[in-house]
Amino acid sequence: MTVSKTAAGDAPKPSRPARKEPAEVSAENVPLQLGELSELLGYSLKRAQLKIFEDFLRCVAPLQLTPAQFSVLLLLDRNPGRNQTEIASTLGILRPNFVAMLDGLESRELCIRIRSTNDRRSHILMLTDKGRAVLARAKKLVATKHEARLNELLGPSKRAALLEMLGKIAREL
Amino acid sequence: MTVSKTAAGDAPKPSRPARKEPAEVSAENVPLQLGELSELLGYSLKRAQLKIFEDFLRCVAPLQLTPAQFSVLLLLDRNPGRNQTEIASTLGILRPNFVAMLDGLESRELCIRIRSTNDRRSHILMLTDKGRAVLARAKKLVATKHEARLNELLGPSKRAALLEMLGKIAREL
DNA sequence: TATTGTTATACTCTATAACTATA
DNA sequence: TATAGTTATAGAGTATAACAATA
Repeated sequence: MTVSKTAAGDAPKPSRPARKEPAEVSAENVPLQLGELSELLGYSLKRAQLKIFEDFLRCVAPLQLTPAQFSVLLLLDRNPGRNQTEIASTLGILRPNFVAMLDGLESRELCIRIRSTNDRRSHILMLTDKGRAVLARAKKLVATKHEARLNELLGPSKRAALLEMLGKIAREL
Repeated sequence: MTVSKTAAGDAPKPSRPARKEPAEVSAENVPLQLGELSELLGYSLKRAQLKIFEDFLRCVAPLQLTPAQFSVLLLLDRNPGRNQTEIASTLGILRPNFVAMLDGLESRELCIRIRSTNDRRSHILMLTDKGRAVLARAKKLVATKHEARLNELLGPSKRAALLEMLGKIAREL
C-alpha cells in the first residue's frame, strides 16, 4: 500500500555483523518510517507551504516583507480606492487583525489611510511612492529568486499544473 | 500576463444603463482583482492548505483529532519503541512544544510514555489499545471522506502528481 | 438599525533559554 | 560534558465581542 523507502523489517538480515557490533545490542539509528503520512495530501501540503514561505522570506529579506505584507501591497496596487474591509476580506484576513498590519505598513510609509469623502466611516487605502518602489523591487526579487527557484525545481509545465490544482482546491473544496 | 476573470475595465461599456442607475455615481460592487497574487505559488499553497486542514477537521470531527495529532498517532503506530525527541523531530515539532501535545494524547489514553530501561532519561512512546482503535477509525474517515473528496475533485492521476510535487518541494527546496 | 475601523482579549502555534535527571 | 524531557516565556497568527463614529 504505502511505498516504504527504508523499511526496517525489509532489509536483508546479514547472517553475521561485518566488522563489529555498533554498541551494545543495537544502535537503533534507523530513520523513522513516515508510513501513510507520505500519502496524506494535507501533510505534504503543510510541509511544502512552510518551505515555500521560508524561501520567500529569504529571497525578500532585503526588503523586510512577509508573504502577507507582500500580498497586501500587491492588492493595493491592483485595486486603488478600496477600503480596509474589502482588502482584508479578499485576503482572508479578519478586520480586527488587519489594523495592526496596516499600522506596520503605514509606519514604514508604504501605504496610507485616507478618510473617504463619500462614507466617512471608511478608510481608502493607497500605496505611497515608496510603497510602489518597494513593491516593484519585491516583485523582481520574487520573480528572479523565489519563483525562479521553484521553476527550476519543478519545470514550467509542472509548476503551472501545481498552481492550477492548488487554485482548484482553494476555490472548490 | 495575469488571467483576470472579472476585469473591471474589460467589460463592454453599455451606451446607456438598461433600467436605472445603481446608486449615486456607481455602486462599486466590483470584485477585487487578485492580479499577480493568483500566479504566486505560495499564496495558492497557503489558501489550499487552510481549506484542506478545514476539511480534515470536519471529516475527523467525531474523533476530535487535529491533523497534527493524527500524524503523531500514525507515526507511533509505524515506529514503536521510539522516544519523544525522535517522533517530534520527524514531524518538525520542537521538543518543548511536543510535551503538551503528548499530555493531551496521554490524558485521553491514546498513548503512554514508558521510561526506557536502557536510557532512563528518555520516554518510549506506545499507542494504547484505545489509541490503535481510534487511529483505525480515523484512518477510515480520512480515506473515505477526506481523501475521497480530494480524489473526486482532482482525479486520481492529478492527485498523485500533486502529492509528488509537494513532496519534492518539501524535501528539496 | 447597520457598518467601518478599532480595542481588548483569548487561544493556538511556534521559538528560545534554562532547569532536572540522567548518561 | 552532553542529552532527554520539561518548564517558562515570548511572539506570531487567528478568533470573537464590543465600542465610537458614521450611515
